[in-house]
Amino acid sequence: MGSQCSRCAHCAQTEWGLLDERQLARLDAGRRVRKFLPGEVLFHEGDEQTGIYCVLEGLVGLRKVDSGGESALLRLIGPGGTFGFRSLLADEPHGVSAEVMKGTRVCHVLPGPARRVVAEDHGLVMRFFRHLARDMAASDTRVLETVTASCRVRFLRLILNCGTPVTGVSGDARMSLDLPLSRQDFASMIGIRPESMSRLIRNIEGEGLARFSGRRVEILDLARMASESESQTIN
Amino acid sequence: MGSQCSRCAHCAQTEWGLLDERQLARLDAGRRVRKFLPGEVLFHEGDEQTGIYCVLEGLVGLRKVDSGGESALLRLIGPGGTFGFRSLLADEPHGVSAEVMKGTRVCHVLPGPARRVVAEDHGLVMRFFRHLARDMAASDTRVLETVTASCRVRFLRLILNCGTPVTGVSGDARMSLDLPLSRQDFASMIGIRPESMSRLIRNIEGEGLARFSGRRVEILDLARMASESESQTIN
DNA sequence: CGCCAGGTTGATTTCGCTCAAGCAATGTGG
DNA sequence: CCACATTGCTTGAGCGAAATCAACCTGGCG
Repeated sequence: MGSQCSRCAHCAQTEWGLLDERQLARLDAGRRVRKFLPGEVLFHEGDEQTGIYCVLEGLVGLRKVDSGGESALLRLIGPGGTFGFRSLLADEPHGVSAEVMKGTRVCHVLPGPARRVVAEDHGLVMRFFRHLARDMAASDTRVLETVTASCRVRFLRLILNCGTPVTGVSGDARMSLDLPLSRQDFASMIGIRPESMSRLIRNIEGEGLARFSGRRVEILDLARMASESESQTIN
Repeated sequence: MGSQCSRCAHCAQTEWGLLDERQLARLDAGRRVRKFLPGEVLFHEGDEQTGIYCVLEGLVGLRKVDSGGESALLRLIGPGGTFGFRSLLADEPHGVSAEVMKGTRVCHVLPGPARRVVAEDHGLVMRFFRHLARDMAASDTRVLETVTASCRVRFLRLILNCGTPVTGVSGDARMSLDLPLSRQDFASMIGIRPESMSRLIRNIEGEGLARFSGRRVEILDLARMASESESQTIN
């Protein structure tokens, strides 16, 4: 494993990407590459800041739990994505917990070094700000969507957003994707019960929109899915 | 009207609060105090950045509309609050629209000057970052709450959060608050229809929890409201 | 005065939850 | 290697919360 950030393929596409040699060297000194298995938790809601994480491989989910034990999966972070910076930069405890959805390798920058590098680089903070701003926009959209759209529409949108738009064999609007999420996790991403998820999937398959086998989703009628997920009965 | 930011009572409690003389002077040169009437819109979703706003007096609501014309009121900003910085600092179009809920005076810092002052003050950016981080936490909470809690619970929480915790005459758990929102706006804050809002209010009054007259809310049984809004049937 | 937007009320429907059972895959201990 | 628990998923029946549809007030305003 390359022990220098400057040689890391993912690093370039993260917020660290534009750092100079000297700063990268300081980062190198304060980070660890760590491996996790599905179900492991990197930090819990309420924990003090633990540093900044970059996902090298795998998938991490950010979850929030309410007082009654119900939870929702708020965001997913794949390779090249960063998280943990919000509580670090704002100097607050973690607002969500981070759990591993799929065998994962992360680069973990410890709080001290992270803070030190951040403290002297204005541009770096701006890049993290932009990241947070995008997350915020997504969150706003989600609030809106949760109160206006049916769970069917929310589910269709979720699938379409997660899917790498792999064009089908002949351009006949077909694509498939592999999601490392259990049905339960799907359910908690759109805020419904697992039973409802099950029925929803059955309906969608029944109408020939898509096929679900295990964690593989094959989209059969992309056009119809897109149109159904887009607008709702504007008259 | 005091024409210097340094003499503005609200400024001290905003992110600008810690700026030095020179920077405040530059701000002064690039800002305008503006007045708006209820219903007026400061900017629309999708507009390019228009600068940073500080509310001096009144109330501003941030709203987001979906493709079907449905909307939700996402945040309220009262005196001393700032907004508009997200799109400015992230260099993106506004993600929400800002509408006036109540006769309002705002201090409007134009984009150019705002960017210039921000560009050279690391601490200022950090303070805006923290602001955004808190908004994000609130938004996460709201997503969770929307999918887990009933509309009744959400409404009770909304009232309790908006209410300035004015202790009652004899500490007998009584307080009242004056919200400059129409029933419709209430409804769109918790994501329900106006009809449902109406019934909800009737129930709550029927149970002696609170009284609603016009835009004034008098809380009669604070203890019961708090307990009902807190937890849901944890067994 | 009539108009109109905001609010209330009632009747009905629908979507998603709850409760309960069954089933397949996986693991565990004897 | 088999009996057994466990866990994730599916299915059904019934219920309930909130939406929808449709009137009908009310107060403000031209």
